[in-house]
Amino acid sequence: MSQSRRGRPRSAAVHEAILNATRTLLVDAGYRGVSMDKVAALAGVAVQTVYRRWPSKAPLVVEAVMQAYASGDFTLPDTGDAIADLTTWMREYAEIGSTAESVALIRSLAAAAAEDLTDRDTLYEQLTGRVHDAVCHRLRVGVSAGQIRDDADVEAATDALIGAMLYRTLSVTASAQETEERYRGVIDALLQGIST
Amino acid sequence: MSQSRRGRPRSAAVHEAILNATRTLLVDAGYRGVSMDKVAALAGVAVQTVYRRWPSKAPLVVEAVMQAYASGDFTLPDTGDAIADLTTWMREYAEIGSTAESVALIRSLAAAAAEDLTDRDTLYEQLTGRVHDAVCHRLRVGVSAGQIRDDADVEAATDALIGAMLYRTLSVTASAQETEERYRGVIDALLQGIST
Amino acid sequence: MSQSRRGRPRSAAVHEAILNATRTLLVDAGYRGVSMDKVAALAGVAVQTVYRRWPSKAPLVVEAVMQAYASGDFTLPDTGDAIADLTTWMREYAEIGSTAESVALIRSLAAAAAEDLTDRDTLYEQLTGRVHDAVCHRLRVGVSAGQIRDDADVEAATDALIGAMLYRTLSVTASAQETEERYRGVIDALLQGIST
Amino acid sequence: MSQSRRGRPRSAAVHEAILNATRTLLVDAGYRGVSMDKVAALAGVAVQTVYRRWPSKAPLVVEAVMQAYASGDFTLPDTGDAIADLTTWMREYAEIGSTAESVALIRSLAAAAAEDLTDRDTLYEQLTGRVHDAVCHRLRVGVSAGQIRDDADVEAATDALIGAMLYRTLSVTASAQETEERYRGVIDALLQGIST
DNA sequence: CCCTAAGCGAGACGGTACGTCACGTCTTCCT
DNA sequence: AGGAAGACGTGACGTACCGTCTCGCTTAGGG
Repeated sequence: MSQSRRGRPRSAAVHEAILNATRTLLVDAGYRGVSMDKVAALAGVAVQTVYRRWPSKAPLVVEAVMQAYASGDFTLPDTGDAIADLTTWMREYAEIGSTAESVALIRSLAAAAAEDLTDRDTLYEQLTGRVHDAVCHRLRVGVSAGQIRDDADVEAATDALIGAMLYRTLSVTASAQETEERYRGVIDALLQGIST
Repeated sequence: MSQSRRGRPRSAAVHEAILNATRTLLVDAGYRGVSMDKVAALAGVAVQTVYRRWPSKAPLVVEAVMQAYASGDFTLPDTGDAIADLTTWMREYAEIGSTAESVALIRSLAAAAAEDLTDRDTLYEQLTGRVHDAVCHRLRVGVSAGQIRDDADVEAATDALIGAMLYRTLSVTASAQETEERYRGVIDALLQGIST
Repeated sequence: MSQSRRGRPRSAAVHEAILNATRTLLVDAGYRGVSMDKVAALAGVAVQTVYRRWPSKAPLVVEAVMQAYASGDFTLPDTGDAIADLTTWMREYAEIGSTAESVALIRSLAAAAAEDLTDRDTLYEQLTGRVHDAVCHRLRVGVSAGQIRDDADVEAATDALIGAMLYRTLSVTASAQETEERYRGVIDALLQGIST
Repeated sequence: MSQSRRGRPRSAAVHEAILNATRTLLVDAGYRGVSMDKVAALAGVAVQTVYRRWPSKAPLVVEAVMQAYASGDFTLPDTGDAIADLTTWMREYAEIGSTAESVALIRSLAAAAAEDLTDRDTLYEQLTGRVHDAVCHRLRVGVSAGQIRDDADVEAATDALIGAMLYRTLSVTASAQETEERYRGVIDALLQGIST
């Protein structure tokens, strides 16, 4: 089946060590503070070994961060109450996004994506896009359940939700509580509307 | 009155040349592709001359991009109709954000902000924060005019509006028309609410 | 009697392929241009297979070059006429040393020897020293035959002969004819003396 | 006169430090043991500073060694007695060539020359060729003085003299005394001839 | 006829050096 | 003083090579 199984196989331990080292450096020194040399040194690995697996810094960072969060399942909860589920989801994210570590990692993803279009697309495909689809899906279920208006622009609403979270994460440093309140406000505004 | 005006005054032409060179490089090669050496060379200027005016790359890029758009006035139009004004503002942004050049510049700002916390704060202070305030202000005027609900979380709504725009700009490459439609959808959802 | 001859025997074809590849690379790219990886690749062989037979680059190069010339017998001709025999021998060398290929190979040996003392000693033992001994021997036979002065410093004369050839080969690029004439001049000078 | 004297001038101290460091490394570790990184580190200088002045290792080594010896004057002594002068010159070289340091440096030159044709030519032009010319010149003066046969092939004799020295230096490790004796033998053989 | 030792291709791996690029500081001369 | 030019220390980049290693497969001789 596996057509080419020749040569010494790549060490899984090395893979982990590199990703761990990358995350450590990201949290400690930010995206700028990560260099292939430092990653290799911290992982106890030769530089070439890093390059053998990742062509450059950005994809390495993307994979390192993704691995930390991506259980692979971005599905939102579905208790039957769309509003409650959205709130739950956002609160969870607010919690995650309130630790300095997580914020550093997420900002690193943004940095990697902003530098290179290819990396951006990879990231969208593997992370952002999936979250987008998951939120859209939950909203559409809400439409079927009669909780969300059937003439609502679900895609646009999703953009507003994810966008607000992205904007807050990248732009300001806030406490978990502030963040959670703001997210609740976003959900309220979006559900009930702000016009008279 | 000018406290010390001795020696040769700084050349305004040099200032412009540097900012222009920076923008050219940003559009052509992205944030990564800009280096102080290249900027100086393209502007026909010595490296030191660049450093005499900007401490590092990020502030230079920020100023170069800001200068291209910011007339310094981020005030939203006020025709008395808050909804129409928001729509107008977003459509304008959609137009700006649909040219490849502009997208490149905006992504450069995001890159600068994501890489370094100091740069992020500078950027927020000079650009993002002002836009945020302008949108908030227009919404509050709308509240006074009875067009926006007085129990609406204006800050949260602003986050949703700006966030959606940021998210779209950074995540996907879309036509001006698509972008405008999506923005209209965001405004509709936010104004009328999506819950039944 | 072979103490242990178990296991798969080493392939003679592989041996030849490696030496051939080494010579090709030497001629094409010089000593610097030879790398164990390239040799292996060109020979269609695994790197490890090269290292199984030669501990490092220098001995490999030495053997590759030696194999091309050394029939293993460095004996000078002995027709009874020492002077004629020396001339014959030098002319032969001049011919060999006038092809670009051969010069490249000889210069490679010099490079290997000059870089590392161990390699130099190996080389002297296997090649230079043998040639030296062969020339000395022929001269001593000439002494016995009454053609060479019996108070001559045979070792010194040998140094002069071999040295002149080495010096010319390493220092200048010359035609076969020029080289042969010069060598003839060296023999003449050394035999008859240059003092009045 | 000096058409371009702009910019910060290159530091002479840096130049010396680099050449000194190169010589130290050559003596301690041989040509192979010299690397641009080590040279820079030992000289207390940035790697780039070394590359700014020398394109690669070989020319740097050539200049470093040349500087140690080349007073620029390779003229042989001229006391009126050609034979005595040649002997004096060779004895001086034998002394120089008997210290481990000098041998290491000379072997480094050979290594540099053997690796690259361009470097070889540079070296010949600046060092070997000059010595050759000086020896030839002294011999020709000897011809005029009636001490050297006027039908002698002066060029060939020079090749034999220099060649013998080169050969001995590169091939064997010997004491100063041995070396001097051998050189004396070379001169004797060449002057008086070895044929009966 | 299997068993065991070695050869062999393939390629991962830790190191070291390479030569280049970028950053931000500095020194020099010229205006 | 401003400005052009360019040297300089620092450090990251991505590549090449060295010599070792770990795989799976092949090729022999020995039980």
